[in-house]
Amino acid sequence: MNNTPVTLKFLAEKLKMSVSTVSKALNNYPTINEYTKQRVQEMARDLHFTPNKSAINLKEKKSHIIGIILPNLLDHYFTRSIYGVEQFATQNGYNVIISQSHDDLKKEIQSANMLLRSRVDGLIVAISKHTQDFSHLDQFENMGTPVVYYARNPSFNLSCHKVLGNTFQGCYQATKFLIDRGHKKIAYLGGPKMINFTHDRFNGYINALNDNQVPFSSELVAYTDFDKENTISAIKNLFANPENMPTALVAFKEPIMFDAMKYLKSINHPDFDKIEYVGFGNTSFISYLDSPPIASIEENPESVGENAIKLLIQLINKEIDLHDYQKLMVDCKLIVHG
Amino acid sequence: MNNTPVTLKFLAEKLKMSVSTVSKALNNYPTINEYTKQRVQEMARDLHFTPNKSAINLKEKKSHIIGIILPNLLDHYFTRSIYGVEQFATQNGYNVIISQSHDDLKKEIQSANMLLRSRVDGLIVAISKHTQDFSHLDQFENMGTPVVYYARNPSFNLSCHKVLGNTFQGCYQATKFLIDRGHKKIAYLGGPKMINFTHDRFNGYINALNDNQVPFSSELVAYTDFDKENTISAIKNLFANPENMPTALVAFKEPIMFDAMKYLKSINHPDFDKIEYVGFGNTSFISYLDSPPIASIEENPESVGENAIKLLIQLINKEIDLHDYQKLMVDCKLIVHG
DNA sequence: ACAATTATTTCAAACGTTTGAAATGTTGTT
DNA sequence: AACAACATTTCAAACGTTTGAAATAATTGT
Repeated sequence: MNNTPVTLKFLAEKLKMSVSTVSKALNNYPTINEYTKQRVQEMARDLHFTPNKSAINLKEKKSHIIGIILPNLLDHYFTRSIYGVEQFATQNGYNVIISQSHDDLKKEIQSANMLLRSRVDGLIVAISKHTQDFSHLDQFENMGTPVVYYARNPSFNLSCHKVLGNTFQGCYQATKFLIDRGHKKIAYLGGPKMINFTHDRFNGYINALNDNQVPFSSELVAYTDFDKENTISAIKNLFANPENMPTALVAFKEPIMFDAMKYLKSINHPDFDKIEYVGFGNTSFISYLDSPPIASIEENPESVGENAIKLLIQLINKEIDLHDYQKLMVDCKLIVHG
Repeated sequence: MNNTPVTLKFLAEKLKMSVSTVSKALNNYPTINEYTKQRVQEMARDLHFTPNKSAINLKEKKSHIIGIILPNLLDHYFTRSIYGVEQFATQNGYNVIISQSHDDLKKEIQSANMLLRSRVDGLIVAISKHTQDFSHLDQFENMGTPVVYYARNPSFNLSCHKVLGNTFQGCYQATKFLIDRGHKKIAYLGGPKMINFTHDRFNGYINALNDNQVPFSSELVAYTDFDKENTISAIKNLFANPENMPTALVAFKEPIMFDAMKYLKSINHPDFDKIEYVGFGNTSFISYLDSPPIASIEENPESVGENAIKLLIQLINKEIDLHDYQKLMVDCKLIVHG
């Protein structure tokens, strides 16, 4: 409809005043006459004036945009974490651009470069599985743009800000819970070995065993790369020795736990009903299962996201020095079902 | 580290040439000497020059950004749809800003305004449950920015571009499937009445009944607002009359179907095992249920997203006239389990 | 040696906004 | 009437880029 875009200049011409008066009127400068402000604001409303963010960003050298790079949006962990980020970001006048890497390093680099060009004021990133070189992310700090690593631990990157789930504590607590329920043979089904969390959780598991004088057996530990076949073969190994049958299982992630449960049920494992399961995730679906796990480890992703954005905004506001690297751990909570 | 930002001007000074030469060299203008181009590009690489998108946008009056407004990211329908959008958008040089409305009209308006300020080149929107007035979205078209409504039907808005799931066809197919399996008493559990799809699906249901000479009974239709209590009371109504017991059920959405199934099982409904269920969604979780539904209606959200972005880009490129309103329907697919 | 031609570079304005400094307008005081 | 004191508005530069027109440099033909 409207051909001439409504700019300050356009308003100024209509009102027969200078561009700067219009600008200052809209920004409520005290030096501008009240009546003038009224006229300007009214005209701006009537003509649907919308300030051009590109122009403002250029002038202010600030984009009011926070970038998020994460592996994908199908994982509820990440979408829940965004909830925490978005809420706090919006409250503080920031918009959020989300970019999925699909766990592909190339896409992560692409996303990083596009966010760099967009001059985001800060970046929150959950790195891809394959990120070992950080140069595409270091660019931000080199330009003075703060970066907070979250959800996934960039262990190859020593000096950086991190907000992570306290996965050690989560797994410790779950294992302890099972020990307290009398289990002596607790299996640990880990995720891919290349993910740090796999080891952190294993450490939680083994520390809980040690602290409570439960003997460790390597036969009770197996790993899967999340692939269903792979999970089943891991489970087969865990339940291979009749002398050393697990009575409980701690799983890296609920989906693989469900695969494990389904498999054990399908082969009519004699002790299926007696085995107690705990996994990371706290999926809402659990309530629909006929034999639900005894407990879940809630990772509080919203809180991880919220802590990440809070830290990032402090860094942007220079309340914390860019190189005073922070590390935050967000505790997990054991949810006992039923 | 770097205080002076690396701009074209900075490069130009370093290289002792004019800003325009540098700009043209980087953009590979044919009038620029090959050797000059080399020198410029090398210097740009060495100093990590990153063009400032705000400046470019301002100059070009194009943001290369597509905005998406949707209710939330916890619903897999939407995250799957984003997958389709993102892929095609990136291929065509567009970035995507996603904004959640949380089904709150106020937040939707906020999101719209922020995307308007960002001068997105196009908008894809799944409206909130409460959107009846479209002025916040009409602003885009008034500025010449195309809008594609998708996933949720803006039935109060007559002239607009739409890409929707063919929910009528999906429900028809599911009902027909159950009829073909011999069912005569098929219940329909609908969603909130204020959602259009509830009625479209009901129409699919009833048309399938009529086309196949299965008598309709209003006792076999109930609605829920997705709340668990509400779903249970709907189910109680459906199964209230012993003379008119459903033997199959078509549900608006799998989660409410699971609630229904859980309830029926919990009261030990005598025919629980015989009842056959079909719902919209095709959740991956189904495989973990002990008594899974017989089939699911796959809504192909990726395809809905892909069609939306394709249409939007055609509109942006003016291959389709802004006011030549398009309506696309993406068919559902019945997935029979087991 | 000097136009004519072609290759290459630079100028300058523009995009829409912000903002300190300068200019102008209005009162009040003497 | 002169002018200080304040209120209000305007000027002008800047942010980083693009781009057609103008300027300059290099090459060619005669």
